[in-house]
Amino acid sequence: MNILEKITNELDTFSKSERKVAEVILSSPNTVIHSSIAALAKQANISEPTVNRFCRRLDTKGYPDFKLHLAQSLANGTPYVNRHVDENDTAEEYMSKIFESTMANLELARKSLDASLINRSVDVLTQANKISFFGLGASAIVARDAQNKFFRFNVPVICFDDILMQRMSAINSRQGDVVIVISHTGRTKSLVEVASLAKENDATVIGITTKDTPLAKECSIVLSVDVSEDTDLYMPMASRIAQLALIDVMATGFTLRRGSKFRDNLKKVKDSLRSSRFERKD
Amino acid sequence: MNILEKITNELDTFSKSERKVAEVILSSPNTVIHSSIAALAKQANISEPTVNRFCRRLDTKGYPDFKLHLAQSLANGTPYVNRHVDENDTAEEYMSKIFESTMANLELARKSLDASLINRSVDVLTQANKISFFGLGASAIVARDAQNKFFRFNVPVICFDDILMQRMSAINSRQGDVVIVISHTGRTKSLVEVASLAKENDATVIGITTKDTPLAKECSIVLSVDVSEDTDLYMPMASRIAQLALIDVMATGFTLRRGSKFRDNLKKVKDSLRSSRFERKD
DNA sequence: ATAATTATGAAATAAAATTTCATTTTTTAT
DNA sequence: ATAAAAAATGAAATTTTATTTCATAATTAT
Repeated sequence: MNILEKITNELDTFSKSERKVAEVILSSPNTVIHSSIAALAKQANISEPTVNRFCRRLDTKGYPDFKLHLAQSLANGTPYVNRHVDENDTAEEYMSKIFESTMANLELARKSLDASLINRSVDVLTQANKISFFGLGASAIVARDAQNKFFRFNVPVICFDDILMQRMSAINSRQGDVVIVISHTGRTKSLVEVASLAKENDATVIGITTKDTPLAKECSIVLSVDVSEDTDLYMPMASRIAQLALIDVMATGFTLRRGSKFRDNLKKVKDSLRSSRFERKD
Repeated sequence: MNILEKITNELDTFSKSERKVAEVILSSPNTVIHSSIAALAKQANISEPTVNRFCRRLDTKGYPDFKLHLAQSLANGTPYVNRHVDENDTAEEYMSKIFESTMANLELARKSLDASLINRSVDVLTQANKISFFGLGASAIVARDAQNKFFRFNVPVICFDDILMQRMSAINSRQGDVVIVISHTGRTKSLVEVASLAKENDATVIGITTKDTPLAKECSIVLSVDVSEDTDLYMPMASRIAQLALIDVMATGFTLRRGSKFRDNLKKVKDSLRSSRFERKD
């Protein structure tokens, strides 16, 4: 727990002198992290051993250790939390809130992902004869993005955001094909059917979805991406960004597996775009 | 700047002994913040004064101050900024690095964005007769995502990722129309032309791009999104995610401006999807 | 090769934190 | 209310930690 919060919480368990220290710390923590124990004692009008005892009470090794904890608490005012947008927020405020909760959700997503399953997915992808990405709505965008990335690797990759095309494609899949189905809810009927059809036809089905959903049940590998519900404005927000980050991870894993020569090739693909751009002056 | 990053950056300006210290710190920063100067010196096989000089070189007051900075760098939520993926990374490692640098770049992007310009953009959008989103490559995905969002608002919104359609659409634009052009580099020739055409035809042109680029020059409002270059694997990664977050911000601003009745409507749009989904059991 | 510069560590010094212990304050039991 | 016990506090001593000084070693330039 954040040590500043801890101080606030335990404020009433402190003795009179300890409270004085606590108040000084809470009122200007940024000064305190640059103060010696003597300076802080003087500031709070108490003795140095009292400061030391105060630090130990908070389960730190001593004053220097306490300052370390304090410094970490201050590193990010309050680190990325899901703050909700409010009717009367200024542009500055809602902008900050959205960026922060996006970051908080990426952190959540990272923690929920299983690296060994990513590793297996990358294995499967590098062996694939054909890779298909399917998604609908906001996840269709993720599928397109994945296609854009894997296309650069010069592997056969397709992407459909049309239910019928997805079905036809799934039915035509065979052993050695990899189908990646993307859906945050994991409850979109037609996508679940597509996953099921692909599986029946011996494709390896990788699901980028939430665990324990109907879609997850149809997948050979489930990459479950947890994000807090996108409730704010009834629009997918954090979920698709976490999915995109996961696509980046898989694309990166793919290139690492393929080795350095392969990566030189990627540079060539990028360079091929040069003529379509204005030159940089610097 | 994050002190770990700083150490990495200045690694080649260090002397032999300083580099030894740097390596020990980089390899286990979490141990170092709990070590005395003597312990660290011993660990790195150099003398204490060398450690002290090393700290000063990095613009800290001395060893304790250095540890404070280090502690802040390691604080929960402050990711190692842009750690680069390494050939021999495990899945766990490259996954963490990618998520962390994505978060770091979102933070960068947030800092670079000007809330007052976002406010003006939202103003313009709420007044628009027609909204068009144009992007190519990875930015085409962002444009599609924007369309998906604004479509829910029941405003006339279009999106093209085809050069010719973009041109035709730009030429047909008129006063009251808003054209949003998306390009990280801001140097894609055809998009710059599209922006220019739209502007000539009295549309308000909002650019989601990097400042001081050819594209930025053609825009009425430039929302400049700074992210560190996507160099790792020659693929757009952080840039498109920052752009998507910006789209979220604008969509949110839009709904806030429209008031609460409007938001009830959004819920209806979302509910309309229910029949296409499997019910949740809980 | 030699002088000049820079880097380095041993030892001395200074600073900071912690411990010890006597004193004061508060609490509790009567 | 009062005395005994317990807890809190700070002065001073001690210990730990960091910094400075200065002599020597390594590197670079001439």
